[in-house]
Amino acid sequence: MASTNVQFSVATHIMTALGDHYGEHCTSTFLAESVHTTPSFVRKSISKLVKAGLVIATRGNVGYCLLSRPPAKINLLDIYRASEAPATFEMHNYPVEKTCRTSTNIKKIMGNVLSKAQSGFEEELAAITLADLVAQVRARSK
Amino acid sequence: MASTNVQFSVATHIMTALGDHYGEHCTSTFLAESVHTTPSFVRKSISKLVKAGLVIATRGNVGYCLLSRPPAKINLLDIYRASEAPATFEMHNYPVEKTCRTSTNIKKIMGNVLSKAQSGFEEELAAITLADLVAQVRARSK
DNA sequence: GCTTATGTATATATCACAGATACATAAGCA
DNA sequence: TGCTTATGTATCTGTGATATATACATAAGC
Repeated sequence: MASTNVQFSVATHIMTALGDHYGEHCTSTFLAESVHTTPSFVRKSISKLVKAGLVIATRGNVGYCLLSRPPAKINLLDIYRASEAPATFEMHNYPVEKTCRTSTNIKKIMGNVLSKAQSGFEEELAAITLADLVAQVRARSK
Repeated sequence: MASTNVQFSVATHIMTALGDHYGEHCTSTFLAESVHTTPSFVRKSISKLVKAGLVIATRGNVGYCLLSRPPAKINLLDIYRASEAPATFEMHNYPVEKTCRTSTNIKKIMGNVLSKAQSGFEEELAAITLADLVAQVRARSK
């Protein structure tokens, strides 16, 4: 499954589990079992969430993770940005053919297009909170 | 530059060049020179545009490409779909941990999230026509 | 049938990614 | 103080998607 970026979905999975257990202490081993992948991969993902200020992790003998604020105050755009997933699409990087005005200008123009499309993507994410996801998990497991 | 998908930006580059030369006959060699990559790669991209009905290509001694309809009647979502670029993000595909309700339900829930975000992305693309891009190219080359 | 275009199949090189390992760091506790 | 057990991180490897290169099939004008 290499080469399809799953950073965002793994980060969201971790955050949802932390949200479902909000107030409790979770270990990275527990989270790795929930995602069902290796602890090293999960820890790398958690590390980004900690750096983004979404998760607090303590170290030492009784280390644990917990959300830094309530699930209702975290949205999916926060998680998306924290996960450092690559941009949805890249402009190609071929040299410019100076005799062609399309070639001369397309990179700048396409850059604007991609940035707009990315904004559309991000607006949808910003509208969904972690609390929404936790509620859905709980509703489905009844 | 492998592993970052540039299908969409290459397809848009080709379409913009065809739009700028709307009414004329363009060869794949000309288009390859504009994009500044290999003819085989460009031809593969054109082939998808032809299958999607956006471009007409004739073969034989005087083969050429042209848009099937005016640039104002083609939007970037048409091109995006034709380029067969992969989805912006994939859900991870790890096994389900049955003892965890987050793990049990996250795939379905996250599927909805990604589909919403994808829609936001696509709506922005649908709002931009090829004629817009051609106009920008012309404005910038003055 | 020669030329020159598009169309496509196949092989190769590269690169980002997940996965694995090893070890550093940190803090509670005996 | 040192043992234990947690997180943090650096590094290497295997894999797969991608762009690229090559070769050849197909098609149509002349």
